[in-house]
Amino acid sequence: MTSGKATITDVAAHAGVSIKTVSRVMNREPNVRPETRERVRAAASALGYEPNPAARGLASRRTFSLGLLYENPHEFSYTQRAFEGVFASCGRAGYTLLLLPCGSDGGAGASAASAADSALHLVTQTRVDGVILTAPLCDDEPVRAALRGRDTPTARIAPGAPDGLSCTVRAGDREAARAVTEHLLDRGHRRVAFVKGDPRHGASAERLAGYREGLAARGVAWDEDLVAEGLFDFDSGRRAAYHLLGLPHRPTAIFASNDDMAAGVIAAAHALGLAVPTAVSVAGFDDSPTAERTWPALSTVRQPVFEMAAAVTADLIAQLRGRLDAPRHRVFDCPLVLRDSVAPPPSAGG
Amino acid sequence: MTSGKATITDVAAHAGVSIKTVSRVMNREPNVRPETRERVRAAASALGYEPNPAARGLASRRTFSLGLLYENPHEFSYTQRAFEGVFASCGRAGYTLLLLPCGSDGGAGASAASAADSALHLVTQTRVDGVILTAPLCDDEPVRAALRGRDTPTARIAPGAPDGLSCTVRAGDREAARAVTEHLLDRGHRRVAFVKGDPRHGASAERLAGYREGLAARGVAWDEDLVAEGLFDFDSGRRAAYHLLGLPHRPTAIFASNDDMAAGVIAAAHALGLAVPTAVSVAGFDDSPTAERTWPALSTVRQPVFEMAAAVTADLIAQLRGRLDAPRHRVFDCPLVLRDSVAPPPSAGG
DNA sequence: TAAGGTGTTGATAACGCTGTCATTGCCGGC
DNA sequence: GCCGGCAATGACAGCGTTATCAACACCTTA
Repeated sequence: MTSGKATITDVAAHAGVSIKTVSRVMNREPNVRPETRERVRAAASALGYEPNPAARGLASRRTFSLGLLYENPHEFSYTQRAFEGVFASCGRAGYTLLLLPCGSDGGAGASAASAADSALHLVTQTRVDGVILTAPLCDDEPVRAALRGRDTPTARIAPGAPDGLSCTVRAGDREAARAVTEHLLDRGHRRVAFVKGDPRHGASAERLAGYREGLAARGVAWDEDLVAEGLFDFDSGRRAAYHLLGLPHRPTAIFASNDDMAAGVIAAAHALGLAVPTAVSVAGFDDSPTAERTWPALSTVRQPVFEMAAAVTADLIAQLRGRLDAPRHRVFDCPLVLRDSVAPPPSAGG
Repeated sequence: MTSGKATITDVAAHAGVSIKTVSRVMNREPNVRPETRERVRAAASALGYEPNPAARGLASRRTFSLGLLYENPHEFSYTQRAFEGVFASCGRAGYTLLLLPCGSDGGAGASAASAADSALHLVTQTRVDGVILTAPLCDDEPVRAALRGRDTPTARIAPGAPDGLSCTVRAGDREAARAVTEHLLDRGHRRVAFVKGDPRHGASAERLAGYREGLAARGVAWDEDLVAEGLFDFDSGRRAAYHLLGLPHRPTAIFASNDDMAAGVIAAAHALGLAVPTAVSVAGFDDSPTAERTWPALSTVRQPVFEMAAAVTADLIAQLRGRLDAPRHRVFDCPLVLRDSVAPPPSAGG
């Protein structure tokens, strides 16, 4: 264990082979006699040899690292759960991960730079082998153009639409939103409001569509007044709820299309003196940690974000290794998670 | 803008200088005639030249990247706020950031590997120039030994104790905890309970000490029965609250030493039918997003995590550049943030 | 005028690995 | 016994930078 300044040459000398053979062993290439392989392994570990990634990168024109672009999110936990999933797959495959915050809200590092500049920086400055894009960046045309221009393989988490080039993963947003809506309807609600998500996210439209489908399936008429704008953050949820609950004939249930907005809805209801769920029922989407911290705990839908991120990252790596002919598009089911924020509507009517 | 395959040799030829001169210009070294410098700059941008980081790393034995180790946190937002701060400083200095989740809870990538192994991996496999350690990893002896063994400069966020080697940053936990305690006492409470944090975090002991100081300052006797164990997560806060609120002579206020546990306390109070803050007051610590999502919104203490992380990262980079003689130790003040979870105790007594 | 800086530039050798291609040894088939 | 073919190995040339040191021009100063 001579602490890590040994080079491949030292190992080769120690094992009595050429450096090329050491290289073969270190890279698990075929056509090395098991006995030789073992001798090299022993020499390497005796000397505490660690391949130098810079030299490797220079010679092989690869970096064995991926980049992940994200926007400073309102709903922190979604992004971080995605990180963990991406890390898991990177770790398994021996890849390293570079994170790059970027985007409009300017809270973070890349402040002034546009998202596209950040993407370009990631590719040129650090030469990652591939890039993972989270929503809504995965639908940002300048970003994608920058990446295409450098022929950087890309994976996209929760994109608006697949593109035939990049691996994608998304949740079954429409089906899940429909299930939530039907659940609310089946508990007896007839005036079920909906709070939309950030329009830049492809998922927002899908969830809205699911809501419509749910209404239709139960024969409840669509009422445009019961649909409020939102941006996936707590404040927009609260604002939407103040609006909806101030309506002359107010809804008895509000389906906010993510948990953070649902938390805002609950806060607004409390502030207005409306008990949840006895006066108003509330449902969310994501099953984020927030869902357990509200009072009452949120009925919501579980997005398996970790698994989704891990899967699409594994796909990207497979693609980098040439083991994937066509891009893969995965869709994950989102089961209902029933907690305490939904009850039948007040019998006496609004 | 010939898309990025130009090398330093191309630029040199185009500008009519040697590659060394191009290197000087790209690295902002002195002793280049302004006119030459300008000519090189023009050639570089005409060719769309981007230095190859692998070649740079190989020749200079530096990577211009830092590593950040963290444990999969209960309180997601603290970690992510820290990320953002670290990114901000890295971006400014032209450094790249590698994140590496590790640790006990096994949710993430490094699963089986110990934290020390992860640290070693970070240093040997990717050859980062420096490492940032978040609590509680920054007090993990195996991790630190691994890093010392490789002479990797280190920065520590919220360590138990400074060590004279690494730059550190921490919050004024003791003073802030004392201020919260005094605030509760000044509102008339006499039975103020405390929920401890994860003992592996240095901050936990400090906050407890601040609580004791606050009691002493107001002449209230220390009562061991009013101190409950916790681990900084929602569940442990809830458990602690069930215990404390089940006491024969129960507290009228509970100070949980972070927001996530405070959210658990509120949930427990609700479940027990005790209104917050009229029956029990609750205070937290951190001012995380959770603090605004509970009902009622939490009175807490603001930790400027972003600024703290950015500052210590800048210090680490200064150290890497040899611009820092002795390690710097920063302490940040944490102002009280008063919301709606604290009120005077019920007048009729417990 | 010669000697001694000082600022500017370039030639060339690393840096530690991988890729390419040549070489060797051994096998089976005719 | 000779040859083609394949497995196993090695020699060597890069990969695109930075570092070292030498070279040169020019300006002071004695």
